[in-house]
Amino acid sequence: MGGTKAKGLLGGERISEAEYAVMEALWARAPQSAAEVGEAVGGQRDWSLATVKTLLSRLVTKGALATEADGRRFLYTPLIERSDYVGGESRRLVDRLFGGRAAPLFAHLAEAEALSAEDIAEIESLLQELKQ
Amino acid sequence: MGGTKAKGLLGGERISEAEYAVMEALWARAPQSAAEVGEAVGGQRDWSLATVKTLLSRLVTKGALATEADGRRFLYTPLIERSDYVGGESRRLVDRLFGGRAAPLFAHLAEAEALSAEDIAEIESLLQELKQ
DNA sequence: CCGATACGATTACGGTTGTAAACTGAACGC
DNA sequence: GCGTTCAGTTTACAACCGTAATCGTATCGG
Repeated sequence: MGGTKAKGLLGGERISEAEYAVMEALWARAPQSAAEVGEAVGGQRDWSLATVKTLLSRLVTKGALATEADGRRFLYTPLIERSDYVGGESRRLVDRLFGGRAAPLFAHLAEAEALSAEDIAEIESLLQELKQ
Repeated sequence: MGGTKAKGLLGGERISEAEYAVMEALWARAPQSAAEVGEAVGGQRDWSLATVKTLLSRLVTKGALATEADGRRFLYTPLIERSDYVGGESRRLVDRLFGGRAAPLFAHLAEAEALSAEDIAEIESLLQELKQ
């Protein structure tokens, strides 16, 4: 296989949407304690701390987070990179809905006016790079 | 009320992945009977006809399919457009993972080498159109 | 007419998800 | 020392999902 260092997520384990919110907090800053994560996601979702703890545990079980003891509590750190997760999800969507090709997705976004002028400029310069 | 023509999917109902496979069959050709849909998806998934029927029923309940009696059986027709579904899912992904901006998604796909030369050419020409 | 079929509807059942309360053990204050 | 507090662990529980078997009934072949 690739040999390039295994990256978390044992088996076909997937990260659910609620779990993803927790990962976001930890990708933004790590390590963090459960309470800190609760603080961090508090703005977006209205969860009790118990809920956050459940999600953290599940993520540890899934191999998405590592724990490091800090006195009587744990500090959590992501074991998978945000870019890996994001890349995987993107690929899944492209595969499922667009036959694996990115162009139709792009066309869709364009058609739905989901592209700002800024996006267009940015993509254009990316294209330039790719062509070299 | 809105008046702007409701388009299927009552409430926040979402189409699951298995259900989506059924929708695909019906987007490809409609209307179709349960048996026909079973035939159609048979290639991809190894489902029993019972499973297909369950999925069809759930989709009807969710307001994603309409039924039309044909003798003693039903013919199913999509109530939501594929492009609406696809657009919605794409938007959800872009919102969730890329802060609503398409450029980072594009950058990701590019970086992950998910773009073929063909894709690039296609996107380039789309960009040209957009710019005028 | 009557049994074999073909359909949709009902029921099933284990797994995951969202959401959280209850439990348990360690540490800290007094 | 001893109760309070705080942290993680266990248990809960309904909804949704994947996957299907079973049930009830209308129809078709003979």
